[in-house]
Amino acid sequence: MTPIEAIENTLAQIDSDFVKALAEPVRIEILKFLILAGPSDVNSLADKMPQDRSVISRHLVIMKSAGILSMRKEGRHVIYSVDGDSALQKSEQIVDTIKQCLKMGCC
Amino acid sequence: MTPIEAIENTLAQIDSDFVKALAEPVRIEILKFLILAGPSDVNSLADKMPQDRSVISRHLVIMKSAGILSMRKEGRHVIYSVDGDSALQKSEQIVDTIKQCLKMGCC
DNA sequence: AAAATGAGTGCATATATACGCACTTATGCA
DNA sequence: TGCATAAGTGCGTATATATGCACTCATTTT
Repeated sequence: MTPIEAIENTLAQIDSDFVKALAEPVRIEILKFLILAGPSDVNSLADKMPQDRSVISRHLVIMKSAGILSMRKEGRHVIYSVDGDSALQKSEQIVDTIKQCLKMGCC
Repeated sequence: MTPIEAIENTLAQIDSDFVKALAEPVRIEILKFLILAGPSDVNSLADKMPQDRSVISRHLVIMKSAGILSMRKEGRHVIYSVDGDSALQKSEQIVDTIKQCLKMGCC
């Protein structure tokens, strides 16, 4: 493996969907309410925020795809919760990536 | 401190500029070249990428503000390098934040 | 001093993403 | 079966960000 391949493989480990999901204030707000209230359906979350329910719904999908939330259906309700294990694992992956880069002697 | 204040303070520790800086493919490319080549001036970086030098220059400013890069001037050259310590500290901060949230018993 | 080079800014444009309304679909209940 | 409620989609609009060109400013070189 060439050095450039090594760097590429290492940096590719940074989960783009994960950092993008965290880079949006409204999604951090959603995270706040979910931590406070525990598992919640879409309407309860939307009621606490100025945005339309459809907007919140889309943010929730993004956060689930990013591995920050998990989702389950209960009748006609859809319950979202923080996926702590996954979020922790993904954030630790970023730390590991940076450590690997440092070991490669860039700075 | 109320629970909501505790959560707010904790989540506020997520460095928004840092995650935003990582959430852009071109900036990850810049990171790759800086790790490979070591400290580099703006033109050497721009020569390796399809974007205009002005675009690269702006990305570099964003990454410096985010605490990913450091910068020094040498004559008319401006040299950017990866600020490994800062980047590591900021990514570890995210891990800590998530751990704190989990301790608060949300999930 | 004049020319050349490196970096950054102003500004117009392209693209991506957030947003809200109206509508559809699915489920539960009277 | 008819109606209400929950969630998500389609689509047009608003806002944010990335992009490139032309230009300026600073520094070096001849």
